[in-house]
Amino acid sequence: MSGRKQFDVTAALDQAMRVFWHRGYADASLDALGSATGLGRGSLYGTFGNKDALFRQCLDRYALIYGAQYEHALATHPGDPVGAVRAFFDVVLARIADPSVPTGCLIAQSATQSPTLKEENSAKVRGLLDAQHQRVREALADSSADARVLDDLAAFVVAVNQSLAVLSRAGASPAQLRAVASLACTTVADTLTRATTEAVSAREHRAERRGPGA
Amino acid sequence: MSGRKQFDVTAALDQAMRVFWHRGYADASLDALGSATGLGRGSLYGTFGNKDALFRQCLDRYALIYGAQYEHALATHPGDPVGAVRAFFDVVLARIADPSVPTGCLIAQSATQSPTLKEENSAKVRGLLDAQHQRVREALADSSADARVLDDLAAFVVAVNQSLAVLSRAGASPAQLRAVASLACTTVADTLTRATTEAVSAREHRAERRGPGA
DNA sequence: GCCATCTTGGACCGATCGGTCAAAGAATAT
DNA sequence: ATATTCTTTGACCGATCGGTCCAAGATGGC
Repeated sequence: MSGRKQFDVTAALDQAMRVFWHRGYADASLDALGSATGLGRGSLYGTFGNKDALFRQCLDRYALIYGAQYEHALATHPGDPVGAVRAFFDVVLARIADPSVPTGCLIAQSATQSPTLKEENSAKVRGLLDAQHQRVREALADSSADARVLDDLAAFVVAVNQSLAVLSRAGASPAQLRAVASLACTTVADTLTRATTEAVSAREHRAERRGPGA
Repeated sequence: MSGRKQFDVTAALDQAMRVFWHRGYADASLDALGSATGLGRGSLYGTFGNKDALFRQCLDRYALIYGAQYEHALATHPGDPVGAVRAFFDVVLARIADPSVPTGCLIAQSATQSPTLKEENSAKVRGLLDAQHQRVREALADSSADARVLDDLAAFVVAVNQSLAVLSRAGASPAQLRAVASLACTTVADTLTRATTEAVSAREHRAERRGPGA
């Protein structure tokens, strides 16, 4: 009984996203997706396509929502990479503590199952992780450290973020997760200051060899 | 046609373990487990019980094999916590680079799916993560830092270990994983020296207040 | 008012899921 | 030699999987 759509597409997408998020791709049955969204198979297929297409759209929506949150957190501390990273971790810690949403992270969930996903889907997961890396990398961009060091640091931050998702799924306490994130922040701070002083001393070393006052 | 078992039980368990490891609990069908082990359903059920019981025995076997490797790596650097942690990460990096075994980590895989597992199984996953934490914690035990700091550091090392598993599943390069592990090692080193000097200065401070030569 | 278009819910499909069972054969005990 | 116990194979079970299809109903264009 219809003619025009009877439901909010993005709201349905949000619900489907949570199902994939909570159960993983394999365990997310069409029945579960249907009852979570309140939609029958006809509406589901007519709107989103098949299960894979729906999954991909859920990944996109997830990246849209939480990517924006990450981006905002990183941007609120211009010129302060450590503060930016701390705010970054605060986003994921807050989400994990939020009972209205599944624990963990849809990207981590999907990355873990990546080898069993269709290539198209695992490629998208890879792309989202790359985007995450890029985000963090840019927040570290104005540091005076080597590009290599900043790349590694960004990868490290992304990795710890994933680890928080995994451990929270296993029931780790918020205090434990906070401790892990906090240590990761000190890693960023120490590595950055170390790389900076090294760069400075190297500059000074070159200046000395060229002679003072140049 | 039999009377006595026609196969090596632990060899079959190894194969089943790899199936759970590669596909995850939900995606590991009895057909896949059967063809991987070369066993029919009768042998599978007669030897291991149902899918859950087999899964639990695979978790145990995984913990036995790689727990021993972790333990050995940590033990080869007595009195050198940082070296121990570096050896610890070398174990997981070597395993990830080993093509004869699935990428990632069965514990990380299972932890991610923990909320959808039967309580008995997710409890075992939690226990194995605790055991891992305990292992690392003991390798850090003889440091002069606060127990709280060492607890947090151990949790941090376990977390980074999990993150390596997740990222490797998503296709991260060995170089990237090595960089992440390396940064985590510096965190352990820095945190340990910082905590030690702090403890020393606090001791000295107390000594000063009591007066010199006490 | 009528027709074309679209949406919806549910019946239905073959395939696969985890699990059970019985027939048949091989080893052991007596 | 016979009986008992055990293992293995493969057929089989009901349930559920992802996916398709269609009748019924609602909408918008004309």
